[in-house]
Amino acid sequence: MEVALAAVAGRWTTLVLRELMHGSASYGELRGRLPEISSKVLAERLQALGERELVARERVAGFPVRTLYRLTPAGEALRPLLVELYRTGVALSSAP
Amino acid sequence: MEVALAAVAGRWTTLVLRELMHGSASYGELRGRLPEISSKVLAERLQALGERELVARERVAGFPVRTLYRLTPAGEALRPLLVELYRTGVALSSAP
DNA sequence: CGGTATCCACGACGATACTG
DNA sequence: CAGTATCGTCGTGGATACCG
Repeated sequence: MEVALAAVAGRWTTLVLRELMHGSASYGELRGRLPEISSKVLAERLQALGERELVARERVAGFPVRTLYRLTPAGEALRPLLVELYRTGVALSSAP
Repeated sequence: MEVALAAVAGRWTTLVLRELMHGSASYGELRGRLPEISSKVLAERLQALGERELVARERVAGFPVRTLYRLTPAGEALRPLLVELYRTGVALSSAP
């Protein structure tokens, strides 16, 4: 449980993962969809997710240069957990 | 998602909940089963879970006095999430 | 565009000691 | 037994500025 919790813990982590569940996205796209996250924290999250091999990076040449982030198969394995987090969050919010 | 994450976040929280999933337990029993947690942190966790109404307290008169903690229905609603956390943790640990 | 580098503030955790 | 009180440390997140 600690392993899974560590994978999704930290502010913004679940939201970043949620965006990537929709498909690959660039750094700038992620910033656009999560306007409140600072560049530092977004970079930290992407790096942490990269080190755990939950997210992969792909540099796209051209001008301007873009960097696409997408989920790895291990990252996809988190989908049911995120769904359950959402489901449980709704249940807790509506019950009280 | 943030709501559900907040409910289970924090060191020891999932382990405390896991113990209570087995059934009600007293403060001392919890300390016995989680020897590394400090009295302060255990008290904090139980108080936080109590405030969210995920756990209920019951004082049992007699000598010595005992205090039983048990999950509320809202706390029981977390069970599938803990199961999913465990399942995902195993998946992440065995994949790499 | 896609990041790093610094610095600061805050809260969580933990050890220890004490109480009703 | 079941906590509360106090204190120190450290990690995290955020603001700001800067770079290839």
